[in-house]
Amino acid sequence: MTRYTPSEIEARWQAAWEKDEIFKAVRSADKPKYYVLEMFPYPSGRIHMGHVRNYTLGDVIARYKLAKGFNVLHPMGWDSFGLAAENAAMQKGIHPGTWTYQNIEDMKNQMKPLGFSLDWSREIATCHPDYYQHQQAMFIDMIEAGLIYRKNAVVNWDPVDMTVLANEQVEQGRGWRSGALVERRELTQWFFKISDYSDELLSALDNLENWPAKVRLMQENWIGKSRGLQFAFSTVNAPDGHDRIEVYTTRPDTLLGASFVGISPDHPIAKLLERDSEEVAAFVAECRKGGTTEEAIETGEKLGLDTGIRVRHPFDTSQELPVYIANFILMEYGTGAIFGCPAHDQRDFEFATKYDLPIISTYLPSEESSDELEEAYVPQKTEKVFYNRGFAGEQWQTGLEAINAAIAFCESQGVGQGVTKFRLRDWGLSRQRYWGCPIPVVHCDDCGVVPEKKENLPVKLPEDVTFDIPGNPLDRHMEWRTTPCPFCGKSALRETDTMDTFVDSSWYYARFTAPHADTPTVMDDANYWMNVDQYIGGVEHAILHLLYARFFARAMQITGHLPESAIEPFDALFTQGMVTHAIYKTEDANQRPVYHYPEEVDVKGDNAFLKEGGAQVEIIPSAKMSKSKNNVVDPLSIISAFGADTARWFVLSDSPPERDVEWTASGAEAAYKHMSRVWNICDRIGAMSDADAGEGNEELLRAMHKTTHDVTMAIESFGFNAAIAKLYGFTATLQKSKASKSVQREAVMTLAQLMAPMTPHLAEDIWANQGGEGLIAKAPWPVADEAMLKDDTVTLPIQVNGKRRGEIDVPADMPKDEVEKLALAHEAVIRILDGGTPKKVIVVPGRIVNVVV
RNA sequence: GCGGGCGUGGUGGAAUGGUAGACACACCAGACUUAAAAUCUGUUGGGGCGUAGCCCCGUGGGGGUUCGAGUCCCCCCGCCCGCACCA
Repeated sequence: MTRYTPSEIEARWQAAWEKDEIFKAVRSADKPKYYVLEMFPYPSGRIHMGHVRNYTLGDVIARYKLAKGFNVLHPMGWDSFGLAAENAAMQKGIHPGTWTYQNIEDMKNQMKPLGFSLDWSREIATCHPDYYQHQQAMFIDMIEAGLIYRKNAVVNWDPVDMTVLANEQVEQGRGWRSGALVERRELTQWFFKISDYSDELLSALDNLENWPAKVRLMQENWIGKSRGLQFAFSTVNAPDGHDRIEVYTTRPDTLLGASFVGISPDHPIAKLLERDSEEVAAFVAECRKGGTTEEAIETGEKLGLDTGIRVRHPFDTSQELPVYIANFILMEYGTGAIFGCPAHDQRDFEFATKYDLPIISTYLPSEESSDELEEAYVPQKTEKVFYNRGFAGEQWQTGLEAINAAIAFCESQGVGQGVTKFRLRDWGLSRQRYWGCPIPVVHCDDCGVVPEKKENLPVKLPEDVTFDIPGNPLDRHMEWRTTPCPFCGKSALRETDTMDTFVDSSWYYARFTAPHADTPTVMDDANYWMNVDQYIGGVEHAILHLLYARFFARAMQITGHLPESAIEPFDALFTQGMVTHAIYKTEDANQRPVYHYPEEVDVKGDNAFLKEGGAQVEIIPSAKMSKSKNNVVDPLSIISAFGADTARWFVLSDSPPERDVEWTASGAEAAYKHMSRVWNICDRIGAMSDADAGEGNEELLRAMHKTTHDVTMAIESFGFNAAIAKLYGFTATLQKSKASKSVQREAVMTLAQLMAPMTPHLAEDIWANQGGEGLIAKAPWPVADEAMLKDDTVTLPIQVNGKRRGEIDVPADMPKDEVEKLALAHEAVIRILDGGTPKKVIVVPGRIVNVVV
């Protein structure tokens, strides 16, 4: 007997793969290509179980496709610009670049033992000038193509540190370091014109059939196409130049329920009043407190201030409505002004209640309903309702019908027009930070804001910066900032904003097709390798990253960096769940919670105890692995204890990949035991005699073909947990088999092939031990023999009124009427019928029989 | 607040609208062992009865569609993700 020793096996096969360069992707005309990509990691310094899961999922696909005869591209890189590097610089005094490159090296060393089939020759890091110089070149192309512009936009401003804060750095409306109340402040910033592509990005979603429906729906809602009415209220007593207030509404059918007009604190009228009125100025200042997130705005207390301005209702000019400045109205959406209809909008209802404004219903559930409302009446737009204050269309109609009728009526009366609007805003890419891709433009007193010359790229980040003062060190670096104007040559100043890291990750998939080229992409390579056939990552990227990447691919096509065929860069998308773990908690003397690492705890059934001291530990149900709760499991310790194959097998085995998986020590041990079991089977077969004819050869071969079929289907549909369940079953069958040596040998080699995408090292070893030719990684995927899959008889459950009452075995090809006769002759059916006749008998061939009594 | 998702035994989960609980963990029992570990075998959703068997209940709660619902539709509850400067 030999022992399963993963550390020895895994190192050996990884060396063999590397020596043969079998994962190096080379363009080839004689094989179909397959590009599998996992979302590249941020180099935090430590890989975690989420990475292990993500890259294992991708690796299963990559290895499976390789075995299926595809020319596979499976690259890896680093999303290596970002805030965390600057935080490290501030906390530890390390340069962001030093910190980042060290982390990349560390993480690469941690990933290598997992045995992923990656082509490391294509490795890229977005923080390296080799990468970002091409991003700068494309930025210049995109300025020329009219895809980029500048405008004012709000940022989180920390008035104590005098710096811009990321949303993440705002905690409960306060700066994370200074603790000061954050304000919203306007800055001139760079924008991509993504909103020009709203309709295109929306309609193209229909063709992304291999994306999860939920992601497409989220993107659809994010883009937010709406049809509504844009019209103007005429003002009674507004400042000069503001005799109209333009509003946009998606519910023009509720116009007769209008009881106020609300404008954004950033609306031109509000800005005008702010100058002359202390009260307005104070209120607007109050509105600007807090962060910029939509969440903060929508969940915060709704505040309003009556401006004293009145407007006339367009249908009844004698009716005047008050104009409020309201803190929940965004200047970015619509016209920055709304009319409030408290009867049919909960937010407006609360506002009206608070400021004692009338609540006027326009439609009701029925003609008899009272129009004294306790809360806003907001039925589905598809529901028919009774319009008690309608002005267009039928009295009884759906919201959708009423909206269309209202738009048509208003247009005919010259009150505004129907317009289509999108919720999607332009993509602000400016960041007032050091550790990002410099925006390659120059501010010249004479020429204005002009792009850098391409031959002067890259605009490299200066190395000599410090982080002892809050704010962007580029602002203070006059030597770096001072540069000749690319137009007139006079001394000018560089832009100090850097790009949003979403820009970096919006085109890396394209760069992987020609990672060392001296242009951003190479058309021949992009034509060959694009699109990504399978993209895999977390659902948290469902909207922003994926939408930006879709836009960027279009922008790259327009500027000649990608072919037309690649404007939707990801053919198929898979969104995986998180890796979770139970949390172990005790309390200290002051009853504050203390969290313990899994390795500090002994779990015995439902109870857990500290290894040190033996105190009982409270077990809190599984949650996302997080440093603050100490419920993290280090992949490296798992690999050193059980090997990479066990870690890979376990993260695949216990949950469907799209759902969260709970890491349990016992589950990992079970996976390890299975590896050993397969190893032992292989050992046993090796020791068998060739002479023995064996028993049950046919059964084992049938099971082998059935398993081959089931596992193949499961892998094709991302049912890796189901594939593993089948492999467990087949392993048990093989273990008990008394078949001949040659048949068992065939079975164990097939088992190894089916396991190879998941546990590649063990599979290689079995393959080699049993005399397989070459590397299993390059062996063609086994094909199930259809003839071995068909059973002669099937067992049909018999239901009476939908409840299972028995079963019958029938030939697989028995006609329906004969199955029906047999079912009616079943004793349980006879008993329940009790001499009566069935109303109906439903026979689903090969599935079920249901007798309706 | 808005958008999206999820909810099935003690646990993770399986189930093209067609036998709910595959597979695994845990527990329990047995074999082997001086003993333990390891390994192997078996039982295990809950309840009931006249216990080779049969019946009832059961997929977060309530309602609906269907011959048939964990699966589809509506309402409610709970949890998770995203909300444009975390990546």
